[in-house]
Amino acid sequence: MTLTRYLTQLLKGNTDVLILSLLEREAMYGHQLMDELELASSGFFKISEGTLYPALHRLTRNGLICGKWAEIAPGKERKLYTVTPKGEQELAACRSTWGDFATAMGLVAGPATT
Amino acid sequence: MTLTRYLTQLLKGNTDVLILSLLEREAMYGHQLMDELELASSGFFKISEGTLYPALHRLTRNGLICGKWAEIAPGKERKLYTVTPKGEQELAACRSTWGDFATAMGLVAGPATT
DNA sequence: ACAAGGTACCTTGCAGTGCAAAGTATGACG
DNA sequence: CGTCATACTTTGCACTGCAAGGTACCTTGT
Repeated sequence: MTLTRYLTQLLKGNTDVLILSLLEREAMYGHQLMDELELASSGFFKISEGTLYPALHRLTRNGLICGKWAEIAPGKERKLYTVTPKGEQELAACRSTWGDFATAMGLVAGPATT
Repeated sequence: MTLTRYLTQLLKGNTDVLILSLLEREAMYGHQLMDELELASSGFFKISEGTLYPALHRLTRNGLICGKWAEIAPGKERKLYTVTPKGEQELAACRSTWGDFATAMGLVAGPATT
């Protein structure tokens, strides 16, 4: 179906924003992010590992997040990611852009003009 | 800046929806679409030829639109595109998907205002 | 102790898309 | 005739999501 493709394309670029938004609430590790994203979106967003990990590395490379190994429980090591100040700025800018974009989409594609 | 990149990524996939929406209102040719899109979005959307024409060909190949040469004025030949029934269905489905997507985005990344 | 399964992290190769840039053709204007 | 704007097309690159494959560790059952 072409619809799944549309959804895939919609997700492009927004993956970073979604990850940043979740990490802004609380530091998390990889798999936890996958679960929380699905939870927070009422099951709408389901990203795979092949999407998540490259995204985390990309965000790290760009200095928007920071990952550090931590012992979250005795004998349990997880790579916890946190948002950097630069990441917060970027997120704020993206939120603004998203708003403008959604508005413009509404203008052009939104109402079935009668 | 990374913001322009975000915008580019946001546009991905939505190009088709925007084109379909405009053609639903009225049959148009290539450059006209570029101008009308910018107009309808209050100057927000500005797509280039390298984006538009491949998109038109893609939509044609998928049977969502149909392009025919027509003489819009004496000695002026333009390739006019119209939306097919299949295109209308697709557009309706995409509008619905877009709504769900925007809602989910609001759930995860939305509550900035507090 | 050993096998089996789940969790967690990482990487590779492919497919789809926007865009800059270059190419071709035609009409308008001085 | 030369120059410019309009209109259509194509190529090559950059970026991203994802399926699939790989490694390591811990837990559970026998």
